[in-house]
Amino acid sequence: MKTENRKTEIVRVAAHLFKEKGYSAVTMRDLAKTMGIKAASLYNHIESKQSILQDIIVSIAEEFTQGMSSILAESSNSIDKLNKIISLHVTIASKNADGMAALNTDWMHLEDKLNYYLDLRNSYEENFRKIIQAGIDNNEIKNENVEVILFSLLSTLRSLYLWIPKKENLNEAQLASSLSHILIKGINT
Amino acid sequence: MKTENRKTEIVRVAAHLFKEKGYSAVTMRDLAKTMGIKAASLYNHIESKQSILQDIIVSIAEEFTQGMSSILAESSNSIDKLNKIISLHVTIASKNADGMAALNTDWMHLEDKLNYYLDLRNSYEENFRKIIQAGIDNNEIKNENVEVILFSLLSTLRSLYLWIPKKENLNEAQLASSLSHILIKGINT
DNA sequence: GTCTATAAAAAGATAGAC
DNA sequence: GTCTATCTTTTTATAGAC
Repeated sequence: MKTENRKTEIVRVAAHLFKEKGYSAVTMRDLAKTMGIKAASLYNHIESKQSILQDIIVSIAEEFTQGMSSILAESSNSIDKLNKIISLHVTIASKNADGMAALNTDWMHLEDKLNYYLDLRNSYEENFRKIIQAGIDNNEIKNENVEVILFSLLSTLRSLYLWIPKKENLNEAQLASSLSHILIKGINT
Repeated sequence: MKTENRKTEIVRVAAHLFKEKGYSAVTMRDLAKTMGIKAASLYNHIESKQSILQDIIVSIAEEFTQGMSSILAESSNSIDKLNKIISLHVTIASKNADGMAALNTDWMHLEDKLNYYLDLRNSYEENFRKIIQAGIDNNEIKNENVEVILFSLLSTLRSLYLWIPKKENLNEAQLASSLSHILIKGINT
């Protein structure tokens, strides 16, 4: 469409506002004001507030799904797979911290696409869990509770969006490397 | 006051709703319906919607501040202190998962108490950072980037509220112990 | 593509009866 | 302590002029 660029801009600005206050607390007037136009004018480019949220969340969720798919297709060992998952999260959170915020904190406000998002998320977590379990089975990973390991890793990776924008002096490769050491090898001397 | 018990109940139910949809998306009518009364009746017990959020967040933030204070007062080594911080988070998240959700995701909707909350949070993080740095200085903790270690630990601990309610078969002591092993000693064999 | 005007619904909160 | 009724403001979204 002709208005695709303007629409992309609206979605990007909306994601930024959603990160600051959350989807429900951001009004179409807030968004319009930031864009420098009136609220009614937004509707020439987007269908609804809800459609903006869908655009943001679904595109990132699919990006994670595709990333996991690539990782699974490779024949590397479990620790290699975990390192690739860490890099995947660092890359996506670096590129789109605002969108990651919406995915993490506003997914429950999805309407039509809620079940689709939940399916993608459950699949992702299940694949992650299997990688950890395989690592335990072949003695690459300590025999701790799988759910606690999964929770611990995912919590850190899912929070990257909060933290990456504040630490711009660390590049993606350095951050992924540092995270890999800390998450996998621990912090104890 | 005579209505203190009813007020406590309202705050508790509100925290539960806030966890599901966030502060902004929960209406006074939603809250009233869950309580089995009309919205207007709520105002006989609470001052405003905002005062409910304040009650939830400030009490937990002060609990963390007090817990950190106790930990600092002890003369244990850095790893001991980290383990006590882990237990502190497990205890509070187990006791009040709903309130932890509000503290983590709705603090930005605080009005009068926003700066007070931010001061407590900054203090907490600064104390946490100093414990990690001291551990690095005396060779208890690996010489990795302090900010990445702090971020990684805090991300996991702050997300406990999402996860604890789903895993009721793990008691607090077991969870704290398992988390301690994973976060401090890593998962690599 | 943006505007003004406005519709229709939903929000937080209060007044006063019971 | 809860109700009905209502006020005031705010919200998403549409219609139609420019």
